[in-house]
Amino acid sequence: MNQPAKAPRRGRASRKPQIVAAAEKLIRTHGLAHATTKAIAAEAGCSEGALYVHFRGRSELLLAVLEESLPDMLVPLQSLESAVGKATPRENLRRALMAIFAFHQRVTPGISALFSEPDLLAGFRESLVSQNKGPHGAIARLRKYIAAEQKLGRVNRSVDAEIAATTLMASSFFQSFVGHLLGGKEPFEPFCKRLVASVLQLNRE
Amino acid sequence: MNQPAKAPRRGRASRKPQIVAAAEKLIRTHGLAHATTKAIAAEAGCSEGALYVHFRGRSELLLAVLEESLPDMLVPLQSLESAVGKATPRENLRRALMAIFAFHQRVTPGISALFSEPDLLAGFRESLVSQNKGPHGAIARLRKYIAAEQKLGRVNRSVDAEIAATTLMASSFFQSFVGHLLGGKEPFEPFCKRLVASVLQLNRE
Amino acid sequence: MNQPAKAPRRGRASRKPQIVAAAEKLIRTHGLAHATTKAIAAEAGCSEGALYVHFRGRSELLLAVLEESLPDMLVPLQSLESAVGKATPRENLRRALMAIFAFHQRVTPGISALFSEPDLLAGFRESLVSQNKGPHGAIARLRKYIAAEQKLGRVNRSVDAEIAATTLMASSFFQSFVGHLLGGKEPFEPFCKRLVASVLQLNRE
Amino acid sequence: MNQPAKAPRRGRASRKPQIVAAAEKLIRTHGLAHATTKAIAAEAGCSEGALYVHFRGRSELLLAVLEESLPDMLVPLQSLESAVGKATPRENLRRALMAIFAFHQRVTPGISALFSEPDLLAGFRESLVSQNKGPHGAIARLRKYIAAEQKLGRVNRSVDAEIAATTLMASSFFQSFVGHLLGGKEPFEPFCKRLVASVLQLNRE
DNA sequence: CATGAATGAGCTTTCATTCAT
DNA sequence: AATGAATGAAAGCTCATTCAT
Repeated sequence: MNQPAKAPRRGRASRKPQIVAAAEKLIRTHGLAHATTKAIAAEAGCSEGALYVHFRGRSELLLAVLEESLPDMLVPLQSLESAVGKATPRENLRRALMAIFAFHQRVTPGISALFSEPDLLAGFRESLVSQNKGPHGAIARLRKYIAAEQKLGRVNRSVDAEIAATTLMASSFFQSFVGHLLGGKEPFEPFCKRLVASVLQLNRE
Repeated sequence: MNQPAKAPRRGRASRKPQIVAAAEKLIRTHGLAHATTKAIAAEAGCSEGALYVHFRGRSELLLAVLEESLPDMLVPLQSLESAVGKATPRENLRRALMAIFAFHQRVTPGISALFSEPDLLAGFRESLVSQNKGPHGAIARLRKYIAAEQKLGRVNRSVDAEIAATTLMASSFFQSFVGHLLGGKEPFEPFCKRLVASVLQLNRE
Repeated sequence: MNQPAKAPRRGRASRKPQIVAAAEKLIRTHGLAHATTKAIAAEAGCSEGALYVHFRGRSELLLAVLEESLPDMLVPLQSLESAVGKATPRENLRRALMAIFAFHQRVTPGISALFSEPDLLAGFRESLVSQNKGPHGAIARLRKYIAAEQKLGRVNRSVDAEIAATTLMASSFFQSFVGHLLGGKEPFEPFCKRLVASVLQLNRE
Repeated sequence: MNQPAKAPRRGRASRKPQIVAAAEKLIRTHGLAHATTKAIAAEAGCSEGALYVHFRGRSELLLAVLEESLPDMLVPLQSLESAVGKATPRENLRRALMAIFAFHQRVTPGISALFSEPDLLAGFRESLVSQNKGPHGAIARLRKYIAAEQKLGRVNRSVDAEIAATTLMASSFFQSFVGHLLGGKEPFEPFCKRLVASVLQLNRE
């Protein structure tokens, strides 16, 4: 009944996932520029030619890697919707922001590296736009949550929800970027707490 | 009268400045990966070999380019110091933030691209650290300004100056990064105004 | 019948032998310094990249060439073993020495040139040592032959077999080296005869 | 009175000797291929351009270095002439051979390396021939010494002086070459003694 | 589907040499 | 005489991609 199917696959399983995983690992550990077809094939344990069975070329493969890591972002934010009115806004936003930061930590180097190859960047941009997967979605979710809590009176009505949401995202990304850039390993949690408090315009403890 | 002439200079005139300028332009317009020695030499109007007269190799040249663009950042923030108590905090911060954003717009692609070549990234990090030129300096300046205005009572004492300063920087960088990533050309000014207002915890107009 | 076919070989046929042959020819005819990757590829009728399919780099290729020419040396000396007691020591040694000289004539330029690149020299030395393939093996064979004939009384017992063997090798190499150096084309045969006679301490004819 | 003169030199002393010394050192320590104009200039403490003031090009400079080291060879052999009849032939030849070996030790790497660059080799050959400075001169001296001692009855008349002389030279060169090739550091003295004894057809001690 | 060989364009770098000062 | 800058050719090597098997 529930044959996986999709393609009438007979015989061996496809190596596509291994290849993508290998490329992802290389980008993360050695940088985009060193994620060459040769290195990817070696890491995946196959021949270079095998890459071209599954992808039209290096760009397509790399874009597949980047796109694959993006969907995860909205998942942890879905819980925000159902969290309206529960626990406290501080706690809810703190949790959300920690998830966002974890995501940023993971994707920052790969996405930043795209700036070295405008062609890849353009391809990535296109796939972001066509699938509506930029940061705006996440920001919108944060904004909606804050606005909802404002309606419930649990967040100060004078807060600019749009700005607050953007600020949260921006701060997470900035901390991640600077951390990767300078090699710092400071924990995000303390900063996160103070940031949420500030954004909600709570007086300092 | 006092001709500059550091040394009595023998031999030919140096093309170092042209080379650096050419590299900077290429990184900005075509991406780090396409800033090849060949392309740089062509853009500078000299032979490839000439690059190695002035730099030990491609990396050193590229790092020189990146470092050269950094000192400019703190310059526009120096006026903040003397602005304490004058005009309005809103206006002062808005101006500062516009300058920061202009800076971010310029350096974001180059610095982001470093993530594709960990060796370059490491070299850049080292020069940042050894010259104390990371974003922390700028954030500190913003924080000091806000704190000073708080002492004068012109900014709400309940504002967390540290978080506020970081938030401003982060938002500027994030807008710049996302702008470059998505190719958006939205003006920063309106966002900047709302952001400053929020950070200063002014009610919405 | 029994096709060699080590492995069921997939993909294209290998050009490794052509490449090695081309390199060998170039070293012999134009000198090690002119045996560039470009020249080797041209001589072999393939692209430069093809060299790197079979060798890690130029050094490895050149070492492979040099190593390949060495094993031949001991072959003609094997007949010495079975020649003990047959024909005459003079004739047996003359034959052996002519073979040694032919070998020296062939390898002298290539091995000598190694002194221009210490890295190559070190690599070659290592392969000589690890495979026990230096001149000592040949000298030992000569010494054993002479000693065996001494036991049979066919060679004067007062001859220092060790020195005699070394002297034969040394003279062959020296004649070869000087010949290549000065471009002389004198035949080795007459010298060879007188040398063997002397070494065996026969009075002059 | 004893102005060095030669050229009407005014002012600074010429750097030619320093340059030659620098090149010689580099050839000896790093190999001919690494004796580049840049390296020589650095070692000599002058600019690359300065080399071309004193030499027409790299080849001329390198040949000057090699030629400079050759005349030394015959010097220690001159004493052989006056040694006829004095001390013992064994001792006289031993001394001469030790001097020859010291010479070979010094020049072997440089001369051998010439085989990597046929042009240099040709130039060197020409200067050897035109100045009559090959190994034949030294061999002739040895031969004459042996022949003279034979006339005095101090060396067995049955010895082939020509072969004996060549054999001594060849053995010295061979030991030097193999030593450099294999990196061995065995002392030459013991071998030298046995060799001389053998050549003079003395029974083993 | 998968391979290993091969490719040709391109890379960074070094070379010996020349030239303006 | 000497310099430091510049050069053009060539070096060794790697790239993404194609192809025969």
